[in-house]
Amino acid sequence: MKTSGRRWHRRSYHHGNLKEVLLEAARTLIEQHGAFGFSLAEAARLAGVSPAAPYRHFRDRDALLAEVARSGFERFAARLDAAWNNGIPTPLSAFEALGRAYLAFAREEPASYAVMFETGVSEAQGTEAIQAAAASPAAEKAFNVLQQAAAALCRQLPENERPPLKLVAMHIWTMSHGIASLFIQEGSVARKVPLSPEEVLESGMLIYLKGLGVLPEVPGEETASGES
Amino acid sequence: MKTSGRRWHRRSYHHGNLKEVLLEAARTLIEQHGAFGFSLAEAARLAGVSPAAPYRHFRDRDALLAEVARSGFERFAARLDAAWNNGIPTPLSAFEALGRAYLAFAREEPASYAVMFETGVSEAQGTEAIQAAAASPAAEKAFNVLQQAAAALCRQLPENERPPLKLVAMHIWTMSHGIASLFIQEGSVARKVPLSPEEVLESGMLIYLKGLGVLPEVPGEETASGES
DNA sequence: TGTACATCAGTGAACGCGCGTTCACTGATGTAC
DNA sequence: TGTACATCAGTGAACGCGCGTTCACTGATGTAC
Repeated sequence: MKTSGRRWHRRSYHHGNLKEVLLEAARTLIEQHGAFGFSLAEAARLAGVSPAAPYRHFRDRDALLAEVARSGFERFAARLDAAWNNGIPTPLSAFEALGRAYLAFAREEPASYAVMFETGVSEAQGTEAIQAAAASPAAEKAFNVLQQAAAALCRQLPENERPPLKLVAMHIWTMSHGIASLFIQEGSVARKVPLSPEEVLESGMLIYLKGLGVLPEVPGEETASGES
Repeated sequence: MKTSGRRWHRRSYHHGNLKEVLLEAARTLIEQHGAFGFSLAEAARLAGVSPAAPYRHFRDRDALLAEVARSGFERFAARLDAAWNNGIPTPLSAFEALGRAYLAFAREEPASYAVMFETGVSEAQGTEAIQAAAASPAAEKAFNVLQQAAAALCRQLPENERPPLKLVAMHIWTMSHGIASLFIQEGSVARKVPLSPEEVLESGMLIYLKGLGVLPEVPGEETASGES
């Protein structure tokens, strides 16, 4: 079983795509042992190579972690972008899809999400490389999608009522991140409130948008137009 | 200097209050090296005792970390409770104070906050003790303050328009936590948006409350009633 | 007030462990002729 | 098509290190008489 799994030398060289396999191993370990209970040696073991092998692909432990963050931001940005889809068909429906995509990423890649956003505490904790990843173009792109969405929503407002774009984008990000961060670690919070993260986010966003003055249709339209 | 600092044998015994000193040392180290770059040996060194000394006060490393979380929740709850002050003088002003207290705690005790809420990733990461702390009475009490505040705000709504209390409490918590979590680690986010966490939280909450239907006064009252 | 004893906080030396990283190496792959 | 060589991914043994934890101990404090 184990050996057959290692038999598919997918690519050209010895192991194949060790780099990707190591990143995947790191994510798995981080899910199990937390973002900093991760060890390079264990990742190598999980990938079925010697403890020295990772050094062919990453300068050191920190570089691997940084790549987990960087590549995570890339998939994150791509996913948010696809969900937003330029606000098609409508800004509102696209916005909902965006929120769901945000939570889906955090749920499906909790290890990536944790390394990307919960680096521990402050900056100067030796993981400068990760901090660099958080300032990478990919991270920028992800935030830009949120900002685009905020812009599209604000465009529905008369010009003199529009709050600063960045502020609205931050509100959106803040709420999404708060829910992702609190709910993804299944423990305490999920036990307190019998609601899915998606329900909390969507209801919160509806209230927020109503407060913003977006949301032309009256909430409760669905009950007004019939049950199914 | 160092020695004079160690001279004030505050209490009765040998060292004095080693337990508290160790917790403080742990918080300091966590601020510097991240929530899991913390080591029991280093904490002992910082407290000026032998590496075996901590075992007189904590079963093991994990127990110390759990106590950082537990005592953190206690101060957190006390602080939120004091700020909310039973909704006096008005629910709205008390609510603002509550939000500021939330952010103040995260800013002043980033290590505690990180251990309390950013335990890494999922539950089963060996830190069951910390997870237990998150379910402690103190943690419960903190959440209850938020729920009280949510209740007081909702009471201003006609009964048939009130969303579920727990949902509103979650929205509030979610936004506060999102901002605390994103802003407290000074790096990436603070650079993107030139706003203080307090400004983001307060503006976000105002929009949310407006959407809820609370907020009788029109926003912008301050500009209407003069400048100073 | 004084002595004998129990308690208990902190010592310091020691342990085994897994980690990050290095090194000279090996053997497969790709390339030039 | 075949040979010679450079490249490069992975090996395996070794290193020094700091950690968590244990142990028998010491010496100060509190308590009973």
